[in-house]
Amino acid sequence: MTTTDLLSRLRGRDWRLSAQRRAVAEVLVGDHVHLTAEEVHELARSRLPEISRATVYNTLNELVAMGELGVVDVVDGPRRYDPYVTAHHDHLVCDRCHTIRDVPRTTALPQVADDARGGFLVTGVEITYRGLCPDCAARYGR
Amino acid sequence: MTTTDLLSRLRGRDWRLSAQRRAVAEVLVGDHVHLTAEEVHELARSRLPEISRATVYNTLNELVAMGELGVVDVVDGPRRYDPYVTAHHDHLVCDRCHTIRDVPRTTALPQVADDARGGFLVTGVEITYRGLCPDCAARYGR
DNA sequence: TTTACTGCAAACCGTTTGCAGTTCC
DNA sequence: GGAACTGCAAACGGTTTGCAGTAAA
Repeated sequence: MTTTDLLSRLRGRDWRLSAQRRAVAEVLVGDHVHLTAEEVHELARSRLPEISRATVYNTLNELVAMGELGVVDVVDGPRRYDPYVTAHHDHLVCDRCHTIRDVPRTTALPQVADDARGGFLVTGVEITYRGLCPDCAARYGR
Repeated sequence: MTTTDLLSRLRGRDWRLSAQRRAVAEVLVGDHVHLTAEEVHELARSRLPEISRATVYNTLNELVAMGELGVVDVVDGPRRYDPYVTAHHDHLVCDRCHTIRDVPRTTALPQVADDARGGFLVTGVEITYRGLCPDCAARYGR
């Protein structure tokens, strides 16, 4: 996702583009991934010192509602945001240090058994792989 | 999971078995699934009126740490607990009303691509299917 | 008898909200 | 000019914690 991509998509949605919202959007396009709201706030403040926490939360919530930003709720602690919504990918989570790594989806798409679906309309699948990151595996795993 | 199963497993771990812990364990074995801590507290109170919220939280956290209870963090709002840890199953989540339904895992086990694993030790996989439950699909879906 | 567990209440943390003032279009 | 956005600060909801008292082994 590039800034241009995101900002032009947002303009196309007639979203009022303020300095604050631009700052948040710009933070999201770096190589930062899986930031917390607090981290987004801090980074946005380095561009626009007076931006408030409430505005950051408002903006993040709007981006999520628009489908321009994903939420990752796989670990304890504050919610994390995933700007990489354009390509399908899954998450690899370290159960010890809570690191999250994106992985491309190459596996066959899992399916719900017909007889278990029971009228549910399935529109998406999330896959979370759990385990230990290299560092934690070296220290504690086998 | 039957009461006997759970309680005997807990006794085997030399876990001090108090009336409060027994009440929580008994709540978890009903046909209730995906309860919140608050719901567990309420149900436990009908068995043991003086049980406190703190004790419920303590007990739930201990059971999770022991691996006797799962956490389901797929929706907003309070954390939900999943007592059905003995059999592998996945979750079907309604994005509108946040209903969660268990589904048996019949699909082929997803795999992380070798070249994306990068030293990560993968010990488990969670699959969350998202969509609309029958009621919400009838009302809002197509 | 000793150690671990319980209840209470206050603290905590991440997030949301009400409102007066400001800014974008 | 008017609707929409912002900042502040207080409120909120879920969860955790400190501590004095109680109960299991």
